[in-house]
Amino acid sequence: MRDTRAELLIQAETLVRASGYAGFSYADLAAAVGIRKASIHHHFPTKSDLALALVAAYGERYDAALAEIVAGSERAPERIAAYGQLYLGGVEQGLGCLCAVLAIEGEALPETVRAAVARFFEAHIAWLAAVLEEGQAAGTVRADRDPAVLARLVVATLEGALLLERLLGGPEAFSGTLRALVAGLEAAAPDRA
Amino acid sequence: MRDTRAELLIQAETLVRASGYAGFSYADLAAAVGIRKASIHHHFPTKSDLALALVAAYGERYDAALAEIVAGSERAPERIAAYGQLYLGGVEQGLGCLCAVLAIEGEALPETVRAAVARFFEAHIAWLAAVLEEGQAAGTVRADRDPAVLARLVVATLEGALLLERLLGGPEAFSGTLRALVAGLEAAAPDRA
DNA sequence: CCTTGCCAACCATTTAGTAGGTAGATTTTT
DNA sequence: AAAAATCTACCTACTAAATGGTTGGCAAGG
Repeated sequence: MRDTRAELLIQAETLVRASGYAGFSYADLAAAVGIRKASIHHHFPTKSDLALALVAAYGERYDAALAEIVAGSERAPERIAAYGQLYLGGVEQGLGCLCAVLAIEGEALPETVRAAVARFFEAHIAWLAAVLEEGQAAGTVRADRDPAVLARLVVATLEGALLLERLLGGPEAFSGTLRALVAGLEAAAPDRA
Repeated sequence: MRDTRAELLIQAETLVRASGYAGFSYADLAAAVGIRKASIHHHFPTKSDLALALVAAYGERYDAALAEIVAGSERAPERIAAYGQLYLGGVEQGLGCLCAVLAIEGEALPETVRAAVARFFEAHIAWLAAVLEEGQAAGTVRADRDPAVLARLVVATLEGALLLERLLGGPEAFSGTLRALVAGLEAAAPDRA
């Protein structure tokens, strides 16, 4: 029933993550899905409707992944590492983070979309801050920094690493950055080479 | 003499950094500079010519800034902090890094532009790796990590923080991330709250 | 029978880019 | 030094293609 709509979301997400919001057109999307341009408007009247639905779906997928991480690991550093792994797929497929792509288009974006993107990042920061705070209490995360600051550092590093290594170094370089990031967060990091 | 051309570069850079490469048009640029659309083609025949010139000018400005940092500070952590400060202007003005904006548009970009952007990042990574290696030798930077990996971590974190805090937390949040980043690079970080 | 999903055909606007020309400076030739 | 040729920077006016979006209709299915 919702088959076409779902397919539209999938293909549109790929297009946006590959070329940006302004960089893809309804014509491109129609071609990708094998449907006529006018039919897209039936499902998503305007382009910002589509963008909004895209961010919502993306956010939900991440929410599910975060819940799985909490269920699947105990120690905070492990959880952060698992969180970082979520970005890896993008590097492998040569696709940016949907919300990073949208965020960077800033000015040109409908206000509602910008707000949704902001909420996406805020949710991640809040989740990470909670994980890190727990880790500090358990003694697995260095306790000399505000967990909220560390949470922002984590999101920034991973978003930046995706941006960078998608273009430059590929999955291996990304994984190297992720390892260094997690190592820097752990309590009592070894100091000798 | 080169006044118009320079003005075109300035305004075009602002437009791209605010809205992306696909997100601005020659019409926008013409309006910003106060010239007719056709006259832009006189200076930059195609849009990718313009993009290429943009990246070149941006890269040169950064090169100059990097040289100044080397001249103006001795210790590696200070140099990294000064490097991070270069990104701050973008957060304050609500503009992304030119090369991050271009990098994210990936697929949709002319190949020549993509290559120039890649070179931009590679140059920064190389510069940072050299600074960090020197710092390790001098004992100011933690020596348990490959300087090349740390260099990538630095660029990723700063690009990501610019992306994020331009949208979310503003200059203060960016500075917080920068402080945490530099602190994590320093040798013998204090472990107690 | 009327909603859902899709379509062809259309629309106004915008896109990057072109054609051709003009006014003023600079250079080259006489 | 005067005249001729060339160059620079800009213009108006245009084009073909693409943009997001609309209209009205048609077929299938509850």
